[in-house]
Amino acid sequence: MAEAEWKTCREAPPLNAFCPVRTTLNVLGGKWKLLILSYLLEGPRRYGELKRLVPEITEKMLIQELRELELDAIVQRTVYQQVPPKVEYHLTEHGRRVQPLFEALIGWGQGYLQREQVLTT
Amino acid sequence: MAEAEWKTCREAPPLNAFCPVRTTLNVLGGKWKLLILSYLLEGPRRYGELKRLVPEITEKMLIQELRELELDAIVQRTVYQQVPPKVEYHLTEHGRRVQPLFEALIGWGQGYLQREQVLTT
DNA sequence: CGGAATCCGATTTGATACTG
DNA sequence: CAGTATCAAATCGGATTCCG
Repeated sequence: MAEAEWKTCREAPPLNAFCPVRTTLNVLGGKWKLLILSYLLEGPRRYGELKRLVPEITEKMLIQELRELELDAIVQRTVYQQVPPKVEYHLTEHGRRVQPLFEALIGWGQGYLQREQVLTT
Repeated sequence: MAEAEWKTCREAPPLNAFCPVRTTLNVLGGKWKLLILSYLLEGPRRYGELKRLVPEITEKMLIQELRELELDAIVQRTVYQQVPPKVEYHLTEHGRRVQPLFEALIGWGQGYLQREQVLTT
């Protein structure tokens, strides 16, 4: 597919194999993935740290989302062979590239929150 | 809560009422919401148009997600009293403000797709 | 045309207990 | 500490039927 095509591809499936919007949503759209990534952007985190930082998510979902992010080459898992065990998750290059997306996301949330303040006051 | 606090709030619940990341994910994080919004950003769409543009989603989920976006003041529903009926969905001001978020989202997807090309070639 | 209502099976998510 | 295993609950999808 030529570059000009997938750059603007908005077709419905199955013609959307290279639609950037659907691609991003497929990779980052998991229920907890962006929230997990928001913490990994601040630096590498251990499994227990993430569990504490995102208490809404269960252990099962946390490990499941981390595994999927690993398969999609967004995060990398590092095991330190020691007792007690230590495992760290850190972003790959593609993971770090979500930074601008997050800045836009945070900007939108701030604007929305300010409206909420006005409405509920 | 002072502005400086919620701007950077990364606390775990229940201290995160004003976390911009969690706010955005709560409002826009529905399974199909961002995909629906990506089409509404191009202009108002009728119910049937959205159904055709996003064939992955069932009628039930489409109407459900649209209702939630309406409750969160992201989209507005306009009924034209005529036969046959015509209903249009268009973005509110807060809905239109997701544009920068989408540009970042599309940019990330393009970068990720290029890597995929390299890997699968 | 643009929905609403219902039933039902499949998938996803969650709670709890347990392990190397 | 960093997960697994198991079972229950919630959500989602698909089909069908009906309505203004």
